[in-house]
Amino acid sequence: MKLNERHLMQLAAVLDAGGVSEGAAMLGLTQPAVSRSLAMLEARVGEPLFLKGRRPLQATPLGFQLAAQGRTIITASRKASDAVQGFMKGTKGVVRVGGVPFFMDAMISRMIGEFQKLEPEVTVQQSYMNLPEMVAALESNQIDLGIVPIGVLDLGPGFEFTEILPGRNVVACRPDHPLLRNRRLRAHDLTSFPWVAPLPGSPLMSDLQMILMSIGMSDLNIRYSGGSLMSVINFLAETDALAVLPFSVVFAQRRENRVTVLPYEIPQPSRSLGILRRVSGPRSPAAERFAGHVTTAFENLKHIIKRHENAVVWGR
Amino acid sequence: MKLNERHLMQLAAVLDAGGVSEGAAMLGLTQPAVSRSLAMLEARVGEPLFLKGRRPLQATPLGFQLAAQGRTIITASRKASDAVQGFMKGTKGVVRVGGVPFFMDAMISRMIGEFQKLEPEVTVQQSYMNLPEMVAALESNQIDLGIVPIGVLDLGPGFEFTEILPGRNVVACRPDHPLLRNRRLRAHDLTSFPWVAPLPGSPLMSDLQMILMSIGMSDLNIRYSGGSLMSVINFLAETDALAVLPFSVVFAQRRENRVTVLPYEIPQPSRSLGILRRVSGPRSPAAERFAGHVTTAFENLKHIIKRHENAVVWGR
DNA sequence: CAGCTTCATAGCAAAACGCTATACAAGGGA
DNA sequence: TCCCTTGTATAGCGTTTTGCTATGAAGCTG
Repeated sequence: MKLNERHLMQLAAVLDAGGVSEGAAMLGLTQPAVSRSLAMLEARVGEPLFLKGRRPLQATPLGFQLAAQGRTIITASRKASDAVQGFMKGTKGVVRVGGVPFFMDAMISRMIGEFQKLEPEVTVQQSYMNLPEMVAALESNQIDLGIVPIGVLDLGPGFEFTEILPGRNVVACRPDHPLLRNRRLRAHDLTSFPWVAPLPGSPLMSDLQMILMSIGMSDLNIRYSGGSLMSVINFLAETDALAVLPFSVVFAQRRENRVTVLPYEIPQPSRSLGILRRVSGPRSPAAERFAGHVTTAFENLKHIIKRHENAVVWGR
Repeated sequence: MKLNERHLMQLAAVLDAGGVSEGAAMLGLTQPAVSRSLAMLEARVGEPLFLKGRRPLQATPLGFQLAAQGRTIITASRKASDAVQGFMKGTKGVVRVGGVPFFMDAMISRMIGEFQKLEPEVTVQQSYMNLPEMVAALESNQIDLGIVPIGVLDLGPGFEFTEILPGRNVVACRPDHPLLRNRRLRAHDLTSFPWVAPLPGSPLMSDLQMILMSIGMSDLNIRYSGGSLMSVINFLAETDALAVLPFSVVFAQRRENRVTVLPYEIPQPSRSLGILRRVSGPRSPAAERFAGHVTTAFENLKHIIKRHENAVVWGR
């Protein structure tokens, strides 16, 4: 007993509107069309759906039951239309963001929060990944965009990269670290403290290598590794350990006052933080909108970050 | 942006089944038909619903969203079909029963309970009414059947009456009523006690008149009226008042031992309790089934009731 | 790269759907 | 009671949709 969904919808409309003509109008149809649909539905069901010979057209209990289903079909159909509308306007749907762990935790998660206030009907699915997996995830369409630091040279074909922040690493430590008392830091000052290693596979890992080399540390004095940003900060706050972090990450923690920056210039990677997207493939307007939000947010933040570094770290 | 509900269902089926061919089979269609529907839906939406060039056919987020709506449409459609099936088998739907208050409270409500155990998916809507309103309610199709005592002559055209119990009234009182100590009751014994009047409009009301006349009581010594069965029984149990009740009603209360029957023969009305239905009009199988249940229940109960009266009331 | 599987397209027939015009039936008022 | 208004059903017709079979194209797999 397969019923025609269209007929069920028309039944619901008729009962809700209180008449065939009204129901037809509600659906943008003419009265005869709906009348016939009802007759066909009734024939299919084999039971009367209306009490015959009654002017304000009264339905039988079965008629009401079927109308209830018709109503949910109408609702579902409307929701589907709304989903498409919302999708195209970018006000509905899902944005799947992958990103490097520290930066996602420090900056992007806050921006996702801001974005939610603007677009409450957009769901954001965050995931953590580094460049290789990110490329794979983008290609297999598992994420809409990635937040990652890359060098311009690394950009493969079919991908588009929007810079949001120049990469700038610093050495982070707790605010009452003994080294902060030194007027002028030398490379060998830094070698006598333990270091925190970032998550394996992270771009910070290679940065760290480079820095340790530049300060003449042959082998790593790694005392802690594998922690997420919150873990690393907790660790730093409790010990005299040092860590290589993007300055923006330290900047994002400025209010908590648990980590600060050692005024010591280190070699900088030739990478920029940015948004990685596929050129082709289906583009979600919600994702575009999110990317726009992140971009402008950093546009506004860029010079504040710069000023903060100059003032707080270098005392300029 | 009105989408075709059928297309949404097919999309859902395809995603759930994991392929166009499988989804088509699930709906009893061929693969090309579904393939075209998907193409049409995609064209209508204007956004890709699938990632092109991927063999295990992966959907975009928007595709998933629309499929979710398609799923609810499929479910609703299935529910509608089930409702029809259940309606025809009498295992689903609504039975609207109207009946005279005392009898509904004493007997029918219990049977509705039994019936629910047999047909848990049938909803019973009970309402209280006497003959005139019952006829109107049946004619305007507000109830499916009525439980009422009527004389054969009272049966109007277009109605059908199924007797379930011969009408038999008794005088009820509490078990330790002083009159029960009398060996042989006379009419004037009954006149010295107050009487309970049934609900106005009830057939019992005229029965009461008849009885009072037969025992030579010119004016009514009514001390209580208007209560439902539970109220009347509570009242009887607390006082020495007498009441005219159908024997079956007292019978139904035998376990509670709060009312009993005065062994005094009173004039009997020429009415029978039964089920009143319309001959024409839509008949709900669930209602038929319920009527059948009530009928057979009383068929089984009839002789028990008779035996009980003989044994307990008349000591035979 | 060959073969298998899976999806897309073509072409056609039947059914469904929509419309306008019109007939019919139920209530309401004179 | 009769007629008029209002609302529903039917007729007839053209267009669109939906289904099918046959066949082509594109990924995946060994």
